[in-house]
Amino acid sequence: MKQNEVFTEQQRKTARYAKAMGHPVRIYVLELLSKQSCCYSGDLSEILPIAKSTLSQHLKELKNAGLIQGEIETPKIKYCINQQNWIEAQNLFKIILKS
Amino acid sequence: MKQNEVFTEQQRKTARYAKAMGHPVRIYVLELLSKQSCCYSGDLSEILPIAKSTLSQHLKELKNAGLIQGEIETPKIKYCINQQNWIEAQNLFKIILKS
DNA sequence: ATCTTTGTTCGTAAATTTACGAATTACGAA
DNA sequence: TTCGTAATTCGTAAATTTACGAACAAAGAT
Repeated sequence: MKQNEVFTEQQRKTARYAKAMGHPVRIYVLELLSKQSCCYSGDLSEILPIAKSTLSQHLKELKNAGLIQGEIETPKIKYCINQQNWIEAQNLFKIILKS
Repeated sequence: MKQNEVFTEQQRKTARYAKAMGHPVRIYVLELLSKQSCCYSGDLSEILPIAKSTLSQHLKELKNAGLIQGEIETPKIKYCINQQNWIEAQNLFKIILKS
């Protein structure tokens, strides 16, 4: 599929963000992080009924999509929203969902 | 995973809509349908470089997620946005993306 | 130097997604 | 009835996602 010739960069980005948001665990994390500034993986691990490794995978996905970022704060890792991309996602979704 | 006890209905719905939007083809369709009122599968088939059957699958997913609906207009099928759910998706995304 | 805490990576299995072409359905037209 | 059009469903293959526990890595504490 020759995506490049058919889909705009905007459409591909929107799909990418949407995909990253396409799981309850990841929505939960994003919602939490958008309310409070930051959190630790351990905090989430206590709340969410999934294995630590699974949570790590979800966080990795959010990181890869650019929606969150992790900062080492030994011995923990502090996760925050990636503000720049979060705003981009906001705008992209506004465009799609406007009408 | 005991989802029911941890995730709100809102979070699960948001994830469901996001997942449905998590592919460029489906974003393309949604964008088109939110601009113009409706379209036919055939129209999309001419534009998008994917097999008809694949397109059908994507449309089915959007239908299952409740974001679009199909209306028979023999011999074609007219697809439109499902306004009610589209608005719900708008609101859910606003909530998530607000901060 | 060893232990403990925190989180990631590895290995793996099951389920889902994406994609295609072929076969099928539905239905009006010839 | 047979043909043509429009779109879906079927069968299948390859890739990705989700999930788990075990093993591993990093770094401060004992």
